[in-house]
Amino acid sequence: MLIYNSLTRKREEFVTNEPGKLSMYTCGPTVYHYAHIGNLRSYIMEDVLEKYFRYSGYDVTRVMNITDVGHLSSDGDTGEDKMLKGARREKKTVMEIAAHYTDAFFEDCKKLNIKKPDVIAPATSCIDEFIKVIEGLIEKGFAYEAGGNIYFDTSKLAQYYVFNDFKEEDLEVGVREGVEEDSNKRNKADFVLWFTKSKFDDQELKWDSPWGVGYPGWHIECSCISMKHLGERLDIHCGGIDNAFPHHTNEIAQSEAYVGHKWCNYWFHVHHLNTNSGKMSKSSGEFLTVSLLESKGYDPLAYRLFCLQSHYRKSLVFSYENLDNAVVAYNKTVARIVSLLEGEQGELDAAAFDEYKAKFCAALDNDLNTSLAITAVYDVLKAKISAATKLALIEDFDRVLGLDLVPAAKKIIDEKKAAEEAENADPFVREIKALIAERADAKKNKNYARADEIRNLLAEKGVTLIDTPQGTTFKIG
RNA sequence: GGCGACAUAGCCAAGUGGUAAGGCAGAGGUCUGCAAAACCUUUAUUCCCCGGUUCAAAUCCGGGUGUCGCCUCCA
Repeated sequence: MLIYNSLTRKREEFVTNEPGKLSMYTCGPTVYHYAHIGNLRSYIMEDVLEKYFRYSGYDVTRVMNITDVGHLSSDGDTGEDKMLKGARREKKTVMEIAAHYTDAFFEDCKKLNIKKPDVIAPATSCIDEFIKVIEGLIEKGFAYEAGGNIYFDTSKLAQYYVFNDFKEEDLEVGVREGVEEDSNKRNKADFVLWFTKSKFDDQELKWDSPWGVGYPGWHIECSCISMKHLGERLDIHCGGIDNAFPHHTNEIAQSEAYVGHKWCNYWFHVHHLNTNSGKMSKSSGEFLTVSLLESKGYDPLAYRLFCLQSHYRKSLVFSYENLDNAVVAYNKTVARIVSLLEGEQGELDAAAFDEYKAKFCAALDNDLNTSLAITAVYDVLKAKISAATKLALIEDFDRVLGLDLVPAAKKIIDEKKAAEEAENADPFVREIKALIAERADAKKNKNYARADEIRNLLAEKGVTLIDTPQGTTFKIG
């Protein structure tokens, strides 16, 4: 499998440290608010990656952190903890906020068919590990104390900027509003590992440490949680492109300084979901959630298809027009599967199965080309092969795509059956059926005026008639 | 200002040196008394621009332009 590695900025053959085994780490959410569909784009694409690894036979262990402490809205001592800010906004405790939004996050993931990672670790569950690693970094001379806080010294590294060719003097500090420079730092790029001196005295979550009572910096948590559960050598680390710098850059700095060798081989960065006005963000612009889409009648899996039709390394513009496009494509695909299930299945053709499966794999082997993998589904549906073969292929592909295509089709069939049974017990439906019979007679006698009159009468009652070669069916509502 | 990614039809999008997949929308058709649905057919002489390499370039190289992102809140 070829995969683009942000570290080398090239597509590379993917090889794990240990044959057959694969360790995967994902930066999880900061649980101070609902995830928006842009956040979830990353998790959808990472989910497809994970599922494809498993599909390809790897024994995958995937770890995700939950940031419930230490993520400041700014650098140094000037920023407020995002969790605390969330708690204040909703007049709840930090722990209540964390629990609520963690649940909400996994609820959204479930709706989008995003598998739960094997290990989910809240930052607050790993304080001892953070302290241990920070102590190690101080011992090795990579960290220093200043103004009560512990900082990582980026000047001690041969190469700090790994994802971008930044030059320290070209970086603009305070490029954003409200960000002030921390005067305790020895170097511009240094970052905090442990805070003890916070101007926010009401910080709810504090722990004792060798440097005084305080709380951890944001970056240290991912390094520690990853090493705790996946060891000193990680195969692949995932996250949104905006985290490449500084978050992932800092993770590499800490981890490699601590273990003394290369830490993670592949970096998988998902690009942003944008609106017409720029990237979707929690702090500005439109904020679309899964629940909001559902309230507008969208199936979350249609959003999943919307994401899969694009490539993870391209920014994707969200618009309802584009989402509608995905909805139609999704419904049409499911409808085709319904007719496969209802028709003659035939024999499974193993040679054809292998041929189409090879196409599907070739697409995903090429830097996770999900758009082409979706095309492989359409190709199967159009192919001149038995329904049994088509269904087997689609079920097989869906282990990776996670679109629930066959279950959705089966659900439609079940609903159709249940509706039919319920309808037959319903006097309204009996009335409709009587009118349909009358209309059929009218049509036979070429009394189209009466036929249209009946159709209009039913339309007023919210009933749509659909003429088919097998007779007339109807839809209520 | 520095760094990075991207640019293909009305929209989404594949394509990684051999003559432009696929999806949505549109158009035409089949079926219908008409309609809806379904099905079939069709839709880029050209891939942001200008040079270069090559028998051959959307693909490689050089130079522009544009969009988005990052440069201490973000997935």
